[in-house]
Amino acid sequence: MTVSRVVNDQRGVSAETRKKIEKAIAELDYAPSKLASGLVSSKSRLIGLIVPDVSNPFFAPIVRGAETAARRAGYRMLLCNSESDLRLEREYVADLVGHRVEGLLIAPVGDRSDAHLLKLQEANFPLVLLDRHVPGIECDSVTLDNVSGARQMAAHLMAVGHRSIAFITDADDVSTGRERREGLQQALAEAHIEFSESLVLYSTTDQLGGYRSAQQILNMQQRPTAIFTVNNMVAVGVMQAMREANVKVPDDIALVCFDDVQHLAVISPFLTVIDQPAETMANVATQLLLERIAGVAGKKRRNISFPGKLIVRESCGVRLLRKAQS
Amino acid sequence: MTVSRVVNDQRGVSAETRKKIEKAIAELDYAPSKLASGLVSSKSRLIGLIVPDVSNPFFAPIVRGAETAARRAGYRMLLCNSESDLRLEREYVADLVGHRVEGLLIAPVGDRSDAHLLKLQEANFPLVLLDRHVPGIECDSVTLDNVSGARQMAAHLMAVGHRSIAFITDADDVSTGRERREGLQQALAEAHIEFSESLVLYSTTDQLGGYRSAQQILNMQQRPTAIFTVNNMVAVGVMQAMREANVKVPDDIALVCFDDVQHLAVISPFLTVIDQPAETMANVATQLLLERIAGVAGKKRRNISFPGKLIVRESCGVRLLRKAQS
DNA sequence: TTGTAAGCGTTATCAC
DNA sequence: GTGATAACGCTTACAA
Repeated sequence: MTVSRVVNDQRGVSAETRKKIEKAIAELDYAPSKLASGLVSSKSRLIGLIVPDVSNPFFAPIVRGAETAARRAGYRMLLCNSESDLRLEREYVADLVGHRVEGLLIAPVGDRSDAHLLKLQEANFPLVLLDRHVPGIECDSVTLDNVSGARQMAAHLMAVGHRSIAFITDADDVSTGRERREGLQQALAEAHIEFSESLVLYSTTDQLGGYRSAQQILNMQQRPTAIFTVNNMVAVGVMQAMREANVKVPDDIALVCFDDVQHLAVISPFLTVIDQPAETMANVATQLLLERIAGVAGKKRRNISFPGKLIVRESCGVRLLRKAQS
Repeated sequence: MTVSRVVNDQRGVSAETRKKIEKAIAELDYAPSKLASGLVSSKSRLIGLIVPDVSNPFFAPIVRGAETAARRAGYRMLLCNSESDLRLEREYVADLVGHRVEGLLIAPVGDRSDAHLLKLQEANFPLVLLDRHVPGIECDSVTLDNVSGARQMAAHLMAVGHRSIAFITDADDVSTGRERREGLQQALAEAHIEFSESLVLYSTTDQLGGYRSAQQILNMQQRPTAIFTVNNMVAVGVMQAMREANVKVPDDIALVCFDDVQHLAVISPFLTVIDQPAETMANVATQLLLERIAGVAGKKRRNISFPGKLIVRESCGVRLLRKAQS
């Protein structure tokens, strides 16, 4: 018991005893078991983070931001890669609960994540949604203002002269995809350009999905003059297909997307993008979660939305326009 | 007790009782506590992973590879970002032990990580070194054959006509830096070119470090014709400095580095690099760790070394040479 | 200031 | 086939 007091820096131990105990601790390399202390206190000092893919340049900073914020608060992070697989995600959620994480930060696979998240919500389990909303799940969230981001981007494309814009996105059950498409449609409507459903391509949001979709676009009768992809890796896939088909970006077709990749931009300031403050978003989301865990958050759900930032570079074809004008 | 048997799929429970219990489990959303079971069994089903920076494009796939392998074996991963900070790393190690992780996978900050790793080793704690060796720590490891990788790269640079090669690396207490420098020196020696200590720049191995070192190089009386950096982010920093100084790569100076970034290469096949199979390395390292944990590994330490792969693109100036020759 | 007792939620062991 | 008992290593409450 006295050892416990020393370990937890509680008072009521004589300086002498404390010294003796500290010496023994050092000699024995004694490390108090968080399993045991967690068991009695119901505090594991663990939070869970589930993302579709850590190695994606958008999610990697998310992981970093979350881990840093958690550490500062004395929490460790259990990291899970859902691989955009609903079943895997469900297993992760169940297992994290088994490990008694005190809260969960999740960039869910999509709308159908509601099944497992609903249980948590009903149990009043501390939960924060990151990057994506899930209909029916009413909890704290940190996301991008996707509608306005996409609107901005689409408006830019049109300002540069594009009238026919293809959009490559998720199956329609991911909020980011839906919202970004909504932004595109709004911009189109404002410019009195008809929105054509045939220019929306649904695919997996990875490189392969972008690659395949690009091939479809290349085979279209009426080829669009610009491609707008829902995220970075899809754009990479598009780029790959274009290169193979010897179609030049932006000379032959423009390409823009969501998510900036900083180091990429330094090597080659090429892609015109909507940049998301990923690390900051994760930081904030973790703060929200920690407040929920601490019970200082109140009943109301908090939905924080960050503005996206349009970064104009080469791939949208703005240079071509300028050249043509001069 | 009977519940425990059902949960753990043990026999000795009648079909009827089993059904009843399963029903109750479903109704109550009962999830057995791994804290409690871990306490009694001394198996937390947790492993720790410490890397300098998850968001670095070399380490992100490492995290992914390790997490995937761990999950397949029924383990969860506690992820820690040491930020190349020795003190932080020490805290992480201590804390992970407190959480009773069953093993630790670590890309250590450097040689001075020996202090905290030695304790683990003495306690016979399952430990696998990733990417970097630590003198005095005799445990399983998975690394790149840095000497031969760097030798290959340097040989290539010389084949392309470079005689004066600057090398930007860590402070001399990180094995990767030392080994890569050794490779460079070997290649130089083979080509009977004198190695000049003044062309080795020590810096932090991040973008800022590369940026600053590049500025130093630009100010040299005798400017080298090529820069070889110890990793990707340093190269990015160099690129940034060059761009600002309006020095063209590779026309005015060549630039090569360790670590490929796949998606970057698709957008812009520019950097000549030594590619490391990061995800595979992490996968293998995790296997080694799991074997140690399972106690099926034997006494002998296993040091697995992967060959690096030279990928020749633009930044080394090979095209310039060809053009000059034709 | 120190120490004793009980209990956190599991599982190993043994009794029924 | 089922359940009682003890123990894992801590902390809370209380006693000395």
